[in-house]
Amino acid sequence: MPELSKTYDPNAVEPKWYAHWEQAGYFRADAHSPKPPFSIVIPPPNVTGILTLGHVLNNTIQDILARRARMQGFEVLWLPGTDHAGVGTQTAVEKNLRQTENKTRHDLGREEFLRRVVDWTQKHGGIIIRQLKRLGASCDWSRQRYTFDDDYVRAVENVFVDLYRKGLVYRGRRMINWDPAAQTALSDEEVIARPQKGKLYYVRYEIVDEPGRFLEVATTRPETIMADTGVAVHPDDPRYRDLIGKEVVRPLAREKIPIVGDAAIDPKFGTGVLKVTPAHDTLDFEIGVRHSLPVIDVLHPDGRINCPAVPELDGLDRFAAREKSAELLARANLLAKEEPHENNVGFSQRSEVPIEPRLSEQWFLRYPKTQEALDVVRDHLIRFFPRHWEKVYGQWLENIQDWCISRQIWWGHRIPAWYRKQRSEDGGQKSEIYVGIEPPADAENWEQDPDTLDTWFSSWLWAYETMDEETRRKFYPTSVLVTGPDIIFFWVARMIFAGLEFKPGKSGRIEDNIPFRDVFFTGLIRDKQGRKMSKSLGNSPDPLDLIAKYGADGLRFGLMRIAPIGQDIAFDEKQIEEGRNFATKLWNAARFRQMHGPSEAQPQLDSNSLSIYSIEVLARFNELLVAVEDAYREYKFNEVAQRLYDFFWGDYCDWFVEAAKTDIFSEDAARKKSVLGVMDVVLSGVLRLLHPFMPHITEELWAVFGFGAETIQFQPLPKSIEVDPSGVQKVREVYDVVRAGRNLRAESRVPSNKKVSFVLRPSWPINEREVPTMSRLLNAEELKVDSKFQAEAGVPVAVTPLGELFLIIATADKAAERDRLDKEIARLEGELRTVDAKLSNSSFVERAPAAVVDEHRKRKTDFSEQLSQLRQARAAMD
RNA sequence: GCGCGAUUAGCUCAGUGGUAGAGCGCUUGCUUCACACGCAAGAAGUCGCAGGUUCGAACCCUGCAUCGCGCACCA
Repeated sequence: MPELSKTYDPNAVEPKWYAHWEQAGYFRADAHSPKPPFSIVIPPPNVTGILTLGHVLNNTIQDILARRARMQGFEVLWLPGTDHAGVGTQTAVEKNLRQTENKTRHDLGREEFLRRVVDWTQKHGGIIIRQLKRLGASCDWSRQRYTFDDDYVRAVENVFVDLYRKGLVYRGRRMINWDPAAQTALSDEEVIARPQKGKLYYVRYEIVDEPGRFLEVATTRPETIMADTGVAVHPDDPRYRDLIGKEVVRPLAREKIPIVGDAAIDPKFGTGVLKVTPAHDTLDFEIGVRHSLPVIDVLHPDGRINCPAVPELDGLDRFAAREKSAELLARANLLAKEEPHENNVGFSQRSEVPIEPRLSEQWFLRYPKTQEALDVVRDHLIRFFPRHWEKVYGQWLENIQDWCISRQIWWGHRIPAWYRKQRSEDGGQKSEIYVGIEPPADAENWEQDPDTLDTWFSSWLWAYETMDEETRRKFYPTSVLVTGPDIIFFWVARMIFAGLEFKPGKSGRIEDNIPFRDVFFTGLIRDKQGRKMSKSLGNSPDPLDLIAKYGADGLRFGLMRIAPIGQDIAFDEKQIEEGRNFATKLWNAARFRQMHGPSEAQPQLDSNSLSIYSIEVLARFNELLVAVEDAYREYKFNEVAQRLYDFFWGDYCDWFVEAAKTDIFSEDAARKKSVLGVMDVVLSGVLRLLHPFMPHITEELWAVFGFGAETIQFQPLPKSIEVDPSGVQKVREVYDVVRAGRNLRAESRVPSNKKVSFVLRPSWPINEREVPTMSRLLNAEELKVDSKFQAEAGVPVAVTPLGELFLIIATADKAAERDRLDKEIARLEGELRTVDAKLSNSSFVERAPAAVVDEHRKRKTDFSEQLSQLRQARAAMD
């Protein structure tokens, strides 16, 4: 058996084992296995992404579930892969192009640009995969997929065509969210509202029939006045009712425009008059439709003003134009006033610029199976953890709008639609459309749609398009999805639609076609100040640095111990340090065991020869197993980690091992053998319980100890060990004596390195056999048991379950001891009063559960007894 | 405006009706033959506020406050 080195070096141990596992093929999923299936698909990270703490959290959880399932005898598929991340990747390449060659994608042309993107993904792709491996992720890498794999691309196109034929995908001219920076349409979900401090401009529109009379209009966007094609008031507003049907003069690009009455107007906002700009506002567009107002677009796609009629504004950026138009209006005496105003502005999630509502021709999806999607979650065919996300999901579904799926970017799945080339000038939107995987037969007369599909339009198939037929039969629906709540709409909900609509399961039944049975939503990792992790703040530590410092196991364990279900996590490196410390503790405890001889490969226990300490630690171990099992059932990983930590560090190391040293160092070979056997049983069990959290160190120690088979990965989880519970109470009494004695020592200011003597005056006969252990735990020179002991006044004393414990020191400080006793007596008197009050409350005695009442009675007896003993000791001092 | 979550020790958080807990930090003492990434002891909390239910509330109910998130509105 190899000697363990004095310190644990994760950086040497971890990569070694990972390479071994991969090479041995332990992570491969067998679709023909007779074992029951357990499957997870990874939320695919961006192909060019790098590992963040969010990934660490998310993938550690998946790895824990996968590894535990393997130990429970499941055939496990953890299916990895990456996402092409349309807008993100294209933006990165464009930025690089600008910096290195000072070119735009248009300079290169579509074909060349796409070649560059592929180069980029090949150069930067795979980094995150290597990082996941360093973390210990037990994915089946032989099945690694990419949303741009040929067959995956084909599947996405097929789905588009299929939905088009069903009439669910359609092309339409509608208001969409336009990102002027990325120059593409976005879905509603990609727009985030942010409060912005701005101004409300009160602009005067002159009434045509009544020169000199003006209507005041409050607007935040004077730069779009040129696109006004009407003004609107509430039809019942007495101030303006008489004006409906008349006209006003648009103050910029002067024209006559009508005054209309529309119930959507809030008379209380501003002046109660709205300028109607159908091209640049959703509500205005609707009003425009109701009143047949024309649409005038005054914005270029990049956000600059497009209005040659007003040369001062034409070509200006929209924000500069806002200032400028206010200036123009003021100069013409058409600006009544400006007020500071805060409103919510929609920002593009990706490019961080305000979006423009814009009328545009795009592809849309009418979501399929929305009612079923609601039902499967409401009826818990799919279970959400934590549950409260069900409500968020339900709310979204009830207000669901069609999904704008086309993007004006090049990097993505090209939309499989063709338009017949226009020969004549009749042009317009009425051109003929062909939708299909293959180009139309007379391809030369057709042009393919230049747009690509929203990345999520490929991700929504991820749960099953990553699997072939045979894999799907075994592993679909997947067991659990682990993801962040920030993509509940983007991804989780849409995967549910896809599963229900395309029915990839082995039968047509709903339960065979949902994409997953459980969804576990992780929390978000924030920094110590509670801020989101972000590149710009520089508050996001590099997980690889953390791994280098603390080991992958330390990082995993440290993070899991502080990740409560459904709560955001305030990250603090200290917590990772604790994870590392725990790994070291495990290592040293193992080293200690190893110093006393080889372990049995299959440790056996002789239940007749167990010491009471062994019984106690085994009883605690049994409690641990139950607690861990319960916590897993609810996905409470922090609780599993905490329980393992408490048991191992506290119950096992601090108490059991210290107590066991009496037997380990004794001459009695049988007792030594018995206690070492218990250590082996507990260590082997703890290693297996910890393996999902700390795969590397547990595998290393498993090998060192030579427990069972070659790898720990497929070992069954430990089972509880039956023990005679009577030993447990005895040990708790012994430990209480020890705690009391240690406390006496410290209170009496005896330095830790000084040996002292104790005398125990037992309340009843005690088992002499436990004296050496008590003495050891007290770090005592001697522990005498003397039922006739008469203490001198002033000798420090504590009342314990086994009797009075005296601390024998040369010169006891009488005054200090008197104070100490007084304080202790006062404390006990308080406790006793509380218990007494309860027990004299007849309602309590009659209505509380019997066990609770009994507990109070027992405490009363104990307190009274302790009090009388302490009072005696105190009296002896006067 | 609607909904969701949070509020417990200096910090980060456990704690679903019966004696307020852990880790870190802090104080004190220790290089005691596995571990100083350690051992032992200790101080520290009106459980956000106000009502209510109950024999009994950190926990259940109602309202309020503060912080965060989502949705809607946003001229």
